Amino acid sequence: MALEIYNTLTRKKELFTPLEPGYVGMYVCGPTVYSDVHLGNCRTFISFDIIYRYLKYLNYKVRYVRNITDAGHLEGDRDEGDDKFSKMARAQKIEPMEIVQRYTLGFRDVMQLFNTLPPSIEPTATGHISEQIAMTQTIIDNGYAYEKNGTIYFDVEKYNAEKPYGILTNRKLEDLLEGTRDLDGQDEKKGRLDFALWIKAKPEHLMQWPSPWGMGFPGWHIECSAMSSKYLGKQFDLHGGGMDLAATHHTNEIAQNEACFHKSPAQIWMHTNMLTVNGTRMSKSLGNGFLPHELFTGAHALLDKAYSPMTVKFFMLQTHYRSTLDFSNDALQASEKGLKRLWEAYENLQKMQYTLGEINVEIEEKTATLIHGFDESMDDDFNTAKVLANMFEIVPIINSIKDGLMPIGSISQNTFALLQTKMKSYLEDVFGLIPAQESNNNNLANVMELLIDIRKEAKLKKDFATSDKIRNQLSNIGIVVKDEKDGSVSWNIG
RNA sequence: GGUCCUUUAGCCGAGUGGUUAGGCAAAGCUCUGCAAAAGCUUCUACAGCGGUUCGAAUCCGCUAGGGACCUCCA
Repeated sequence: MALEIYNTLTRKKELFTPLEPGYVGMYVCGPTVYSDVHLGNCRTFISFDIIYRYLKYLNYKVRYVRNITDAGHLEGDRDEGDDKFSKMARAQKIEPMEIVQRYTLGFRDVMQLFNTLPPSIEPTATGHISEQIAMTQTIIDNGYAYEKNGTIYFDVEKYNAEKPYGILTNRKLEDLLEGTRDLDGQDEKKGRLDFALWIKAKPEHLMQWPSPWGMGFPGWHIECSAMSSKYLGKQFDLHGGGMDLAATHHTNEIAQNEACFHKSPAQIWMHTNMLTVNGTRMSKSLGNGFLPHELFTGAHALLDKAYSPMTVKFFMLQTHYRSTLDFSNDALQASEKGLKRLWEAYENLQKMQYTLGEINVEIEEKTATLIHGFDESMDDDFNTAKVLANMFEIVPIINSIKDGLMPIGSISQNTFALLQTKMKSYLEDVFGLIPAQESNNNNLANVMELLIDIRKEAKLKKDFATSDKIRNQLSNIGIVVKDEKDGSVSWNIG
């Protein structure tokens, strides 16, 4: 089987064939750094991180570009709108770039907590002003944009006469025109759907740059066109982002690229679905967002307790990226327990030594099929949920071997070796899961060894009062002691 | 109003027309000094109505919920 990816453009799964064999160019619309990223934002970037990792796992050489939007795009479509960064800066009396810096670093910290890989290139809008101006100029030269009082608008109706503007989300121009609401400050534009490529700045705007049309700043959509074409070429393989970007931002990106280069930028458009809370989309404007740190500390009205970044990531992996995912305390709780069970089995698996035995054909075949299902599921539009389901079916096999209920030789040496390597590849390399915070403190390990030793002596003397006291009190402070079937004692935090 | 998506057991959620997805919770049993963990077993659902088909959760139509986009938002 080969990788198939759902393409928003064609509304079906397509066989993935890179433009250059062996190489993949992938662009993902990154965050706007004027406030903290919330969990919904994180979901998208975590999803694309898994996709990036899986492409690497398939031995593609991937250039992954994810931008940082740090130059003001307008609030709403109002020409009078304020640059978001300038607005914030005035309120807090600090430089716009201070805000950008703070939230950029915050974003990277959060992404690191989720153990996502940094993109190959993380370009900023403010770092590519000249590219955006050049692209705007070409679009004007090609006749698809016009100037009005220092602002450049893209002429959607003219473009649509030649190419279908609403192609990405399957909409007709007439329908789009009908749906447009009346907003203030529309008079400058020729068409109601026209959007700004470059916006004239007022003197008080803090972020503005010189251009052939006077001082101004770029429209929101042009940055992604400029940066994707610069780093990935006029045509590349994958373009991704949240589903909310498809109708406007990505639609405009396609129009800009077509108007500039006469080419549609990406072969495949991928869109991740929204994270919801009580069935409603988590969004900045609704103010129902969870911030990552609220989750990690449990400081949120809807949460009973804190959840680790890996629990949250695992929770996301149990759903397909194109499905909405509803966020709730119960669901997180279930994920936390599930991940713990899976991870313990995984760690035990890695410690096992194989010895030959009589192969149980049924178990052998089942195990092999489940392992091969990992790749098959991921090849089917990155079905991480199915991979995890397969893993959970393998867990009882691993645990039975560990507890001596089944000889390790019940499965063949090849299958066992494959199991060890595939579980590692998937859990650590593709999913990027890392063990729960392990204590680096040697003292703790030494103290635990001592306590376990004392407890063992107590048990030998049938002094269960003492042995239970040790176990119970450790449990109270969050350390779980387990008597294993082979007589050994294990412990872990949480 | 327009364009779409969605509705799966107590909860969360996969799902290629014909075979028990999976997780969590719950119940029973086994193991254990007692626990915990683990193993085994049980709980077999697809909004409603109609149609296509030998056969539909899966395809088609209608109805009813829910949601997204059409305005900044991953």
